[in-house]
Amino acid sequence: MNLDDMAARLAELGHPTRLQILKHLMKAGYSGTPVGDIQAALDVPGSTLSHHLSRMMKVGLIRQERESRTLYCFSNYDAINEVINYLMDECCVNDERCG
Amino acid sequence: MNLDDMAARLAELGHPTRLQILKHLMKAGYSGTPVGDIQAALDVPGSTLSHHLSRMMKVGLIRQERESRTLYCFSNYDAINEVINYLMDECCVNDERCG
DNA sequence: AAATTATTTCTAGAAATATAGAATTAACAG
DNA sequence: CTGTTAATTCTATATTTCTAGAAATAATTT
Repeated sequence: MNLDDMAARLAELGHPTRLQILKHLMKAGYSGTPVGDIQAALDVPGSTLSHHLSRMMKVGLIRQERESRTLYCFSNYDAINEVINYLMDECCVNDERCG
Repeated sequence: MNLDDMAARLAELGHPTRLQILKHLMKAGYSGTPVGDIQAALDVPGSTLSHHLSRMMKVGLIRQERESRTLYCFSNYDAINEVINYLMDECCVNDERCG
């Protein structure tokens, strides 16, 4: 995963509503959360929510699964771990002061 | 640290040039890097770089220390750890399926 | 087939961000 | 005080993103 893709993911995390969405889905874990429940929890217009979800989908931060009329959302733990690892790896590799 | 501040930090990380800056500073560790060296490494106009650095400063992602004419930049490890911890904590707390 | 529920796409205006040249400030050297 | 190096601020333009109402689609129920 390259720098541009990482930046894209971080940019999507960098919006209050989307960060709230992610936290909600992180807490929900593998049970997931219907779009409608997210909307109720965050009190945001459907069209706005849909816009944010679509952006998060595009960079792989979340995943969706339809079950009849209800669309369940899940946070993508792998994607989030990739971001975290990317931030931390190579820490201090060019620092002569560090062992 | 609240959600809006976290989102602000993540948004600053979510730009290719700024993410590159951060990676550069992460690698440099406690030795830091002069603004001019960053500019040379990333090949970006001074005014553009300055704009990005100022944004990163504002949310506490980096720190600067002047030494005569040279301005050294450092990544703020605490700030980055706060972001990482924020993303991970409360994971699955509402998931009945998880122990 | 009509109605209902769940969600998305379309649309458009407002706001924020990105970019980089030119002018400016800061710190020092001669 | 003039010149030089290091970096920022000013300015303007281009681009992207945000927001939410209205219209449309999807899946189901009656």
